[in-house]
Amino acid sequence: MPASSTDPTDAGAPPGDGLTGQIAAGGVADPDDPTDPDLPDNRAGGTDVLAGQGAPASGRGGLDRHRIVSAAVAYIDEQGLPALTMRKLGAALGVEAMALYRYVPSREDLLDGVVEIVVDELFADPDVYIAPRHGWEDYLQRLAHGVRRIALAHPAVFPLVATRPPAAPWVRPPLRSLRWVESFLSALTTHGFTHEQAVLAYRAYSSFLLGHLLLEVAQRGVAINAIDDPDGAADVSAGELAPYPLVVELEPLLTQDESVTEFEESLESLLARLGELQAPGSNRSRRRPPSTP
Amino acid sequence: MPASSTDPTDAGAPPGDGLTGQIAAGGVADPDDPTDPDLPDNRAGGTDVLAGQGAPASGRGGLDRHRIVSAAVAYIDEQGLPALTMRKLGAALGVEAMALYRYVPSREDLLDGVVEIVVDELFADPDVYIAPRHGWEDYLQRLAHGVRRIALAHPAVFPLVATRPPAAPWVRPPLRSLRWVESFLSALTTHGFTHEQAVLAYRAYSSFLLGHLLLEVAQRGVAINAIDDPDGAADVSAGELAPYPLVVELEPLLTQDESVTEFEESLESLLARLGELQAPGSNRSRRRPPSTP
DNA sequence: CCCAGATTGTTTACCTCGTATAGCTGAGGG
DNA sequence: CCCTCAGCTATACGAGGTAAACAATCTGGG
Repeated sequence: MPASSTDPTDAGAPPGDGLTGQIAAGGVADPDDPTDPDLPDNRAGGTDVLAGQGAPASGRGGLDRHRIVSAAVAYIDEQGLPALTMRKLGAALGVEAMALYRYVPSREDLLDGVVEIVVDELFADPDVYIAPRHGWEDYLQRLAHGVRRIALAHPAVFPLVATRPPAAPWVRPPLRSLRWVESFLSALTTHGFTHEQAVLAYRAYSSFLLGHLLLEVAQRGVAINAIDDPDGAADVSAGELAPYPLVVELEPLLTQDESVTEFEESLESLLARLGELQAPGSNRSRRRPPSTP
Repeated sequence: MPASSTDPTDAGAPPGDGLTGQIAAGGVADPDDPTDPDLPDNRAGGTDVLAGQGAPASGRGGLDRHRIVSAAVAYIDEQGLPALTMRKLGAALGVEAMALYRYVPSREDLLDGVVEIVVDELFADPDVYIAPRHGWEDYLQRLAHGVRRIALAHPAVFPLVATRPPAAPWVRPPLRSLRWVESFLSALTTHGFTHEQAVLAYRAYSSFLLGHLLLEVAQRGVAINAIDDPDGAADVSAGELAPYPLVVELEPLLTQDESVTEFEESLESLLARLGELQAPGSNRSRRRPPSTP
């Protein structure tokens, strides 16, 4: 385990006891846009790797690494990262903390597993193709939305995905697996990109996803935190806003949640840029919008 | 410029190790590019907020919040985030841990302070203007490089900047202060952007910076960790790479560090996009939102 | 100069956490 | 029926955050 790695474990909400019921009231923006196709609630198919936990106390039936890691994901989703301790996770599985160590060498390793299992949900996503079927743009579109779906499904896990040090420097978050890197590079190089261009695209694409999704998740995180943290953790008070008239004036716009549209437009812009990179001067023609069946 | 006294690329990998394989060899990438103007080593002016203590030997002389938070930043820079504990920080200041609590209510609050003080280095940067002097593009350019300088100066702190929940949902990392949000919005709205466009630009700009810099810092973090973590934390072994021929083939390209150029080009591209957004003189204006099912 | 009160740092102590180690328990094989 | 051993529990230790009581130092009014 890396001794001096960045650890966002302690960033986030203090452990709250009550379960978070619903969205905060009074917000101008409704973060749960019912038209956002990447939001978990608006999605039909149950491609959830972490299914079936049943009764918490009677979770018996044989522990194994996958069950433990899945439970950890579920726990983080519900209680937040800082609340995940070995003892609590053990309890959630109806077992003492030390029982986990038979399958998981350490908490750090457990978190690695959490990241891995969450990112691997991409493989189970029927709308994401491991190899392009309708051109590289469609491929990148689907991949991007797949990652976004993951981020929105596990907002409390995504910061981990973003900040955990990757196995190799060039395995960049959020596409943290060699298989996807290979898939990405293969998709582009077989569609007219040179090696250099493919690598460049890989980098641009990674940072685009990372920045956008981290911000989107953070935004939702704040909304969530505001609920189970009745302490009122240093929210911006009205008085402090006095010296910032523009912020005040534009607050309705700033608060507005245009995540889907924004993501979509930025993504298209990025793809356009990559397209130009590939074929400089030529007019780009074929473009396939993402069909979400 | 004695930029690279040590080469972190292969510092932790003795030859024939077998663990790190051929990845680290070659030294294609030099993360300490002596031509990168944003790297701390290549910068002259001492705009370091944490530099202002005359007698470092005797850490005494009155504790106060700023001194504590500054020490925390220095400590994280040197030892990494997980190593920062109240006791160790106290010791670094020549004081018991509990003494800190007279000035800092909690560790969480201390970390908030760390983020704040680091981000506030922007104010002390003579190359960043709080208000545009040579047009909005120059303003954004300078601001971006200012933030990048901060990220590179405090790579271990930046993940904190990225992931700590902001005070309000619309105070987005990495520009985490109301003053800069105001500055940004003001700069754009006074240069031909409508309110909507300014807010949109603010969002795009934030995620661009966040994604790029987080990735860049992570990359360096990996290299750094490889040094002080002789544990050899699960680097990608050569054998695992077998099923990924393209990754192997493109490894030299993937390993290459083109941070400056890459940042610069992506930034220019973003500015170009914002420019088009502002003056829809050229084609390509509104794109329809994703089809609602 | 003396001393009450405020400042500022220290000591002690409690609780939680990660995790090492040893103990228990029940199923299957001899 | 006992041995073995996988799978879990019990116990324990050190580190960490932090509350509360305590001590040392400084302050200004008599």
